[in-house]
Amino acid sequence: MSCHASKDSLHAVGMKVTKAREVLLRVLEASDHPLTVDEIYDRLAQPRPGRPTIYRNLERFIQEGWAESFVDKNQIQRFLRCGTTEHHHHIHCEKCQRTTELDGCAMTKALSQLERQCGYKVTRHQLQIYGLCPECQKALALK
Amino acid sequence: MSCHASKDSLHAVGMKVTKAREVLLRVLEASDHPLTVDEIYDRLAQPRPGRPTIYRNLERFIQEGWAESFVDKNQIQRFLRCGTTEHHHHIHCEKCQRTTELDGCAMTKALSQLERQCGYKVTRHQLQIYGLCPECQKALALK
DNA sequence: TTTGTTGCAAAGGGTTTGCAGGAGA
DNA sequence: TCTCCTGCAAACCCTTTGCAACAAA
Repeated sequence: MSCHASKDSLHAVGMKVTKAREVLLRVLEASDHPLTVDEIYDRLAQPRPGRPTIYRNLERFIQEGWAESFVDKNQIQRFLRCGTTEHHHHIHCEKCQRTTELDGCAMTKALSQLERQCGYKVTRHQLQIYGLCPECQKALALK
Repeated sequence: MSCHASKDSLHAVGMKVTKAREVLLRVLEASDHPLTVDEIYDRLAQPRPGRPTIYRNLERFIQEGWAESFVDKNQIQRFLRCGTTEHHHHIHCEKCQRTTELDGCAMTKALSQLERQCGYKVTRHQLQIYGLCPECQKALALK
């Protein structure tokens, strides 16, 4: 999402176009892996928005489907920009931390089978996938 | 896991059999849904272990594969007893909160297909499934 | 001008730590 | 006896809140 596009998106949902929102979207955009609030804060040039502003806006972004958050293994919340507001998942490289957005959802079939097996009606699900990205696999193979 | 079995399990991994551990396992066992530390605390008869002891032991239980934790939508950590140390998932009822342990993993196929598509080598994954349990579906249908 | 946003400081609240006393093996 | 565990209190630290000043529309 370019700078211009971010303005349009903000307008489209009735959010005012502010400096804080533009730089926040840009920082999320520029990272290839999910960031903590501290990491976001450190990447913002001064004068930068305060932490409360960062939290408040990230929450808005998530509501709009522009970003997602999850809690990492150190119990810290991490935020990442989504390229689509459709339902999808991500895969995280455990070595270089890179995160790749996956097209669509690979679980549709498995879940409808599950419904028949356990009797529940599935309404939603969350999936975190971890692995090794192609580059890190190559790097390991060369050793 | 009966009281006796819990003693055996504790012994087997070199953990001392203490009152705190026995009652903690019993409380987790008795609940049909994941509990917060506060909920666990409230269910313990006095004299009860302090919160630090609860946290410390839950962590040990998770290390041993006897329990799992996840962060709920209010950002609070919840703990649940696992009936197996094998890889598996749970489904949570969004209405009555009941949690059911699922046998095995429904995603094996989907993940190996995913590997071919995105080039990552999948090493592990987490899956939270939410839905309506059979009873809650019936209750809703009657309205 | 009207409404939504930000900044600051402070509070909130779940979780962890340090250490001395106590219970298990 | 020796080691591990628990209790207590305090510290930690991420996150939220309140409110006045400010910027966008």
